[in-house]
Amino acid sequence: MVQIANENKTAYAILGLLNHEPLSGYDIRKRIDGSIGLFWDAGFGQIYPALKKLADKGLVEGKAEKSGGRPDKKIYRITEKGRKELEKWLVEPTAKEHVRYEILLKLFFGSLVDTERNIETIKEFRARYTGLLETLEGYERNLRLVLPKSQDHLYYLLTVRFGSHIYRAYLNWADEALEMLRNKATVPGDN
Amino acid sequence: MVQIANENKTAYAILGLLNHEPLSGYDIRKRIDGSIGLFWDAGFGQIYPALKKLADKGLVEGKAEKSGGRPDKKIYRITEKGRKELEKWLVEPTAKEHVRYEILLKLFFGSLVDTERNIETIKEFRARYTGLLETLEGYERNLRLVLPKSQDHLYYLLTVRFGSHIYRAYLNWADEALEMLRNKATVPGDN
DNA sequence: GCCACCATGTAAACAGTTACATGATTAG
DNA sequence: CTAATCATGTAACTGTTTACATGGTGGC
Repeated sequence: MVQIANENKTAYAILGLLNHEPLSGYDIRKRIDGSIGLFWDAGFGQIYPALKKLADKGLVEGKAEKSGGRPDKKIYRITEKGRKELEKWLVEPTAKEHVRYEILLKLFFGSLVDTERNIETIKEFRARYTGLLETLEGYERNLRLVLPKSQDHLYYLLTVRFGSHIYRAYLNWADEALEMLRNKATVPGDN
Repeated sequence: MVQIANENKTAYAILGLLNHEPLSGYDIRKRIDGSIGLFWDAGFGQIYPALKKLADKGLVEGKAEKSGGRPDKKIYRITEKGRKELEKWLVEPTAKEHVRYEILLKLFFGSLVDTERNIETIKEFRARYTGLLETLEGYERNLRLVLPKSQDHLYYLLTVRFGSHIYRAYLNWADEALEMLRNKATVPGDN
């Protein structure tokens, strides 16, 4: 056996962002927040060590940049070797989806708590995604405005549309679930 | 500061399953596969150590059971203390959803590869969830049959309905995405 | 004066996956 | 005879989160 390849997907996410433009670790966090964070989040505790490793492997290069007043930035740019590595990963087979919904875990055991409590839990979920969907739709409107001028954003739009579909499904499920629980609550002789 | 509570959610998942019926580690894996695995998966490497820890804390009790021929089973049952702990967790605030979609990560950087390759990736995704949705709908039909007799399964149904909504959203997104990429591919002067 | 934001990083703890070890039974 | 399933567990590794450490700038 040669080596069980170090398949750090978050490192590829960073590599992909750097392929578009040079960024500091701090900038990367902000970019993630406004784009891939929807389906692939990462904190500073992952980003800084990942950048260091990528630099060690020669996939990115970091340059310290003095900026009067503000703390110095370390701007990273992708290397030719990094681009090759990124392209190699992009055509490799894709891992299955990983999801973790604590709300469903609690709801699955919902018979142990008050129906009212479960209804509240779903209402909160519903409220949160109502707001998130609005934010997403703002992104989408902006993207559609620039799309005819540059098709660069087509793949970004694809992922935003994914979010839109999913969030709507969340809201539809929540409405349905609330109705099911309310009907249950009104059945006489029921706890 | 007293102690940053050990909030192992997977342990609560196990506790919840044991609250319904005594199970061995192996049985737990199977139960997860057919119920909460949809939104909270766990392998043997998590289950066995978790059971040990739960037993150390007195939240579950394990009893070895001889079974002629087959390997001995260790059946765990929840204790009163465990039930209390489970109920405590159920009313605590719920953590946000965690998702990881490698397919979207790759698609986000999709301009770096052939449009055809991206179309293939989405088609595979689509095919997988077409099958998974059918399986889920089988579960749902069975659940609806027993529901009028016992409302026990209402919360199970709630989580299955969640899966149904989400998987349908996946398929709708996939169809839309495929159309977007095919339209793009036919635009002249486009790569 | 205080809080938010800019900016980088390390260390410890926790969570999760994969591989290994062992071995019997049953269905094809 | 071979593969799948039954059954439990450990060890090593990878990935992620959270806390800590440090310190300047700008707005209210």
